Amino acid sequence: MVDKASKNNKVSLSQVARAAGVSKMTASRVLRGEGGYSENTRLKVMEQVDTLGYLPNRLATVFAGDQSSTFIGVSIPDLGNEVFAQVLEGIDRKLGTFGYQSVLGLTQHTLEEEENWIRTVLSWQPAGLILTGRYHSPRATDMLRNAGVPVVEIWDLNAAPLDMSVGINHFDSGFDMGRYLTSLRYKNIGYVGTSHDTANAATERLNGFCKAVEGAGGAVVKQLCLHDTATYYPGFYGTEQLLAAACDIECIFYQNDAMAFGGLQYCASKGLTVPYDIGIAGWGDLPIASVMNRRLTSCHVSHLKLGQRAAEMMMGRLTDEPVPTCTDIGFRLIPGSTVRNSGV
Amino acid sequence: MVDKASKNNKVSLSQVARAAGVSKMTASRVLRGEGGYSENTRLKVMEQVDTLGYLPNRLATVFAGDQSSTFIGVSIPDLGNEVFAQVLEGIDRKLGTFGYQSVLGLTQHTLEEEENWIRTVLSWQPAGLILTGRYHSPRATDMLRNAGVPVVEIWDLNAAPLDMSVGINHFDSGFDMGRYLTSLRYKNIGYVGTSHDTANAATERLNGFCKAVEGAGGAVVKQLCLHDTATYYPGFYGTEQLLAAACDIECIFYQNDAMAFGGLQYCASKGLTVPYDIGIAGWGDLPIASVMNRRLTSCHVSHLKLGQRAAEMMMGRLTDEPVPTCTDIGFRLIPGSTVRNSGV
DNA sequence: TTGAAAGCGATACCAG
DNA sequence: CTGGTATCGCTTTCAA
Repeated sequence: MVDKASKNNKVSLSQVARAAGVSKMTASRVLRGEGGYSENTRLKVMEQVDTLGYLPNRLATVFAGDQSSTFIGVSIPDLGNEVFAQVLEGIDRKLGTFGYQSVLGLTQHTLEEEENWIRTVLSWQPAGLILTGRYHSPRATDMLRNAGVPVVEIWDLNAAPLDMSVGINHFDSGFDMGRYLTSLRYKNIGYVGTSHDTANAATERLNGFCKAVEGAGGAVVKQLCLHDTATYYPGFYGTEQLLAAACDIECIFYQNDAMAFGGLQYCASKGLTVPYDIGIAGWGDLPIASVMNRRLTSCHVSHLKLGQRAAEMMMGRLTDEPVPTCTDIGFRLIPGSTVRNSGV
Repeated sequence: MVDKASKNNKVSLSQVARAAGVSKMTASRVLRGEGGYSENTRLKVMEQVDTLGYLPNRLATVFAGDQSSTFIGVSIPDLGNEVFAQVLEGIDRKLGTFGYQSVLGLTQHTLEEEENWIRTVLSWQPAGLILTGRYHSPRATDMLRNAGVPVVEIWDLNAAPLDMSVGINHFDSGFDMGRYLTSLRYKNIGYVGTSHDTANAATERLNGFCKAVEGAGGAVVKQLCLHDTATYYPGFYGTEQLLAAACDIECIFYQNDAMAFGGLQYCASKGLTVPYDIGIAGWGDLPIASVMNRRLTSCHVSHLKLGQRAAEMMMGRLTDEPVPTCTDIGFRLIPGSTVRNSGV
């Protein structure tokens, strides 16, 4: 009872070994099923494991050997956005099947938060890192390079990733939407989104969108970037603000489906008929779309699959399989019925 | 270059110390700002920390001392359910302000997954655990007791928690909804939810609901428990199944808002007018409700706050502050307009 | 103000 | 088949 293993009251391997009347090493071998012991010995050890309720201390294992931990640091901007929750779900489920765990970091869309989190999480010797976005602070980039662990950058496809990248080309997806809307002869188009300190995927979508619209002779007459979260209600009041500021708008492109849905509800509340009075287009294709009587014009991305793929690439790298540097998950424009159709 | 610290190429404290011309101990003291060194020494050490890009190995710190890690294991059933994503967001954000990290575990609503995850995560010497739900496998319970780390059970309020508990009384919230609906003279009521192997909060809500309805002379004529996820589309087709099986149903209570919203859309698609032809009630009060033109009858819970509170209780315990064993976050019935009003 | 030595819990390596 | 010893990176303790 009064043993040297007193600092924390946890049962250690040597206690198990002593109780079983064998050496630490023998107990260790049994625990790892590495072979090289008699059945009788195995029984004695396992019996003590049970009675003492021994749980291995993996910290010590990592610390001792050159094997790495089963932690994967995962940075996500925020979980209020369903899209990222799905990505995380894909990541964690897949990692779980390999016996790995996500160490979460919610960076709130700031590079500074990300940098601090990277510093901390690296100090825990993770096996790898999965980061949302391709932009990192210079110091973060330094740390990532020096850390010598695999890094998967997700969400934005990054042609020149730190290590590996999986996602979609957001510029292109915005561009396609711009081209689609202008093909329906929309000229005066508005945008409602949120603003962040740093460049991000939504910004790239907007850039691609503007380029397509302007290239087709249309105009993004008003861009509203709210200082708020990209969810339903900001979509609602953002639409109000946008329409108050520019009443000749024929169609609105939103940062995501949640905001678009808020816009849809605003229009309904004001008696504006979609798509006759105004067109509405979102992005991301949320699950809620599956039950709507009217299909929201949007852009589909397999968020869950994106997360799973990121985890697979990470695990592939960790097991020395050949892994592609870049994986494009792809997107699919959903014409929907919240913009006028080509026949009109 | 060819140094003993070769196993992994990471820079160690002793390398920093040697480069700075001091002993490990002195460098360690500087790094921790513990005092007991000259300004000159501090400068020399910090300079080497910068040039070498030293990152401390916290694994070794935890391992060496009796201080614990900054990991908090957090088990969540699934993130497809927005409600849990919000809870997790509350937890992780709050933990982050204290310099702690969540180690995630998605248990998919099974006790077996939870048990395996608990075993793994405990082996990483977390500072504490936050678990969703009050039910755990016997072995999980054993491990939790022996681990000697704080445990917060969330979601279900647990009057006799393993350690601490924060959540709401789901039975009561179901009961209140049952009483509310029967007070509107609904008699034949249906339920649509999903089934799980183990008892959970949704089951308790249903139990409370049935008790209230039956106590008021009504009847839960049909309970549909789908083998599916508790999201929009199962709410949609579940409603179809329910109404096909029991056409005299006047009102449906759903496991959550997402399913209720799916039901709402099903009714709309069939030309059923809510609440005249049928009443619809959800649970959880999702953000999407904030923009709906019609308020969904539901039950509001501050999911984010629940998560934050769980993290605060954990941190309180870790800093030896007095912490209440149980915290009831409370709920609020939302009458809404998807059931007939008392005047009708 | 500084440093040397012991030790945390496990594994690798080498002897028996 | 089994066990001793060194070791990982850091902190605690004790001495100088």
